Parts: sequence; C-alpha cells; structure tokens
Amino acid sequence: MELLFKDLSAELKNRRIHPSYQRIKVLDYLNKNQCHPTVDQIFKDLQREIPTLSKSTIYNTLNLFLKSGLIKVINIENNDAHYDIITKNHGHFKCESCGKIFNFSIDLNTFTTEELSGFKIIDKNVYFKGICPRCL
Amino acid sequence: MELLFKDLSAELKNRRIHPSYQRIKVLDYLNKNQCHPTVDQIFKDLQREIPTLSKSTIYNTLNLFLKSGLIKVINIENNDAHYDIITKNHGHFKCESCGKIFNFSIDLNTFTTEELSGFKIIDKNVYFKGICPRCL
DNA sequence: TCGTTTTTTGTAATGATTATTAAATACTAT
DNA sequence: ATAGTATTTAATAATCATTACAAAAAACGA
Ligand SMILES: [Mn+2]
Ligand SMILES: [Mn+2]
Ligand SMILES: [Zn+2]
Ligand SMILES: [Zn+2]
Repeated sequence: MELLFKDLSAELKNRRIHPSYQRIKVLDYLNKNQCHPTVDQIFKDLQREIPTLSKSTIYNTLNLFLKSGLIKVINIENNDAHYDIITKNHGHFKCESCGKIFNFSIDLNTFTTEELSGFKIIDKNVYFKGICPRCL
Repeated sequence: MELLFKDLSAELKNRRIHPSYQRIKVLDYLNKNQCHPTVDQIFKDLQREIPTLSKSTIYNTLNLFLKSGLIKVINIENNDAHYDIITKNHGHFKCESCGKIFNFSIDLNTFTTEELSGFKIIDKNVYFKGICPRCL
C-alpha cells in the first residue's frame, strides 16, 4: 500500500504532475477500476474516503491527466464522458442495454489509406455498439 | 426543384415519416450539405429561408430521422453533435485545428474478433483526429 | 515565520439537449 | 363547407454535464 502510493506518485512525477493526495487517489481509482468510469462514479466512490472532496477536483485532475497523456477519454454518446487508464490503442464496445463498455483488441496502426495521405493523424478511435452477452 | 421535392417527399414517405415542409427542408439541407453540419448550422442557414423556424423543430426532425435510420449522428467530442446523411459505413477524420470533419472509406464489415463472439454488434464507428492538409 | 505559489473547494455560468405546452396546421367525417 | 380531431411546429422552461471563477486551504521557500 505504502509502496503502491510511491509507484503512483512516481508515475505522476514522471509526467511532471505534482503528486497531491487527491491526484494520487484519482489515479489509484482509475488503476483499480479499469471499467471506464464517469466523473460521477469516480466522485461518488472517492467521496466516501475523502468527505471534503469536490467534483471540481475530479474534473481538474482528469483534464490534467488527459493533457499529459496519462489517460484517455471515451466519448461515445454526447452525454457522459468515460475515462480510461489504458492508453494503448484498443477498441470499445458499448452495450446499449446495460451501458457497460468493454475492451477489445484491434490494431489500427497498420491501417492507412491514400485518402488520408496528406493528413497528420494524431489519434485513432474505434467503437462498436450493440448488446452484450449478459443482456442478450 | 419541383421534382427534387417530390423525391425527398417520397424518401420520407418510404420511412413512414409525414413529409412536412420543414422536414423536407431539413432533408434537402442535409443532402446539399454533406459536410456533417451541427444543429446550429442547420438552424441558422434554414432560418433565412424560413423565418418562423424553431430550433426545436430541427432537434425533433433530426431525432425522427435518426430513429428511422435516415441519418446518422457523429459524436466525436462531447459538445456538439454532427449529422450525416451518408449512412453506409465509413470513417471520419476530425481536424483539431479547423474542426472540419472529413470522410474516408474503411470497411469494418469484415472485421471480427473472438473477443466479441457472444456480442450482438449493431453499429461500428471509426474516427481519427489530427490536422488536415490545409491546416498543416 | 512570512510571503508566494499551488491546489482544492464551492459556487456561478455556460451551453447543448430535452421536456412541456400552446399555437398552427392538416386531416376526416358529417 | 364545417366542426372536430390528430399531427406538427413553435416558444419557452427545465435539465444536466462541463467549465469558469474566486476564495480558502495547503505546500513551499527564504
Ligand atoms: Mn478501454
Ligand atoms: Mn460522413
Ligand atoms: Zn449489457
Ligand atoms: Zn483543418
């Protein structure tokens, strides 16, 4: 535990982010909950441990992590953003029944098309929608 | 012009949508502006032709078209939704400088993975982000 | 310890979308 | 044609996620 905190702290320092208590807690949460949580889920769960926590801090922290490339944001619907600690390229499947977001591996690094020859590609995203096995 | 209106009208009737003047105008707009416009762009442009037009009508109409599968919605950022009259599967590239959304052809129909073997896939989406040639 | 910077917190503002309801229009049957 | 009914549009209010802002708290450095 002590050790884990040190690891998280080091991870933040690597990214030139000052490892405050709240930031470490958010990073810890994202590491333990790799289910693509929303701001609300993160806030409600962490608030039980940190009663004085503010939702603004969650937004600030996530945007900070985003800028440094520590996490990625998933926008499938235009309502709630989901956050992903796994930054290596992979696809997402969102169940339209239970709302759960699943990972699947897909390699888009190989994909190129002459239609985008003059374009500078920074980011590639793939997501499917449908019904998960549990809901079928 | 008269003929075009008839075509659009027939298209709506096919989908069991009553072809009102506003609905035909929105469909006409989407046909002529295949650049993935937002609600605001559609509203502002059509308002010049139809001074009494309401933004609610745009929302209602687009949601109606969406339900019937006549159009598709593009959610790349979580701010403004863009609408696409082209419903056959293709990829989108959003320029982070000018905001423009480009089409490119990509075939995901063939893509399968055993990770999603038990899943019912309804919809597949691909979008890239980066800088377009004009902005480079 | 004092002054400065950073971080957190609380609240207000923003903005896109939806909900609601009344007005306008289209349709139907007498 | 007319009256009554159903549909569509318009205007406005409500919702809700996110951002902006400013004060309080904490960390830092001399
Ligand atoms: Mn993921
Ligand atoms: Mn398109
Ligand atoms: Zn499900
Ligand atoms: Zn551009």
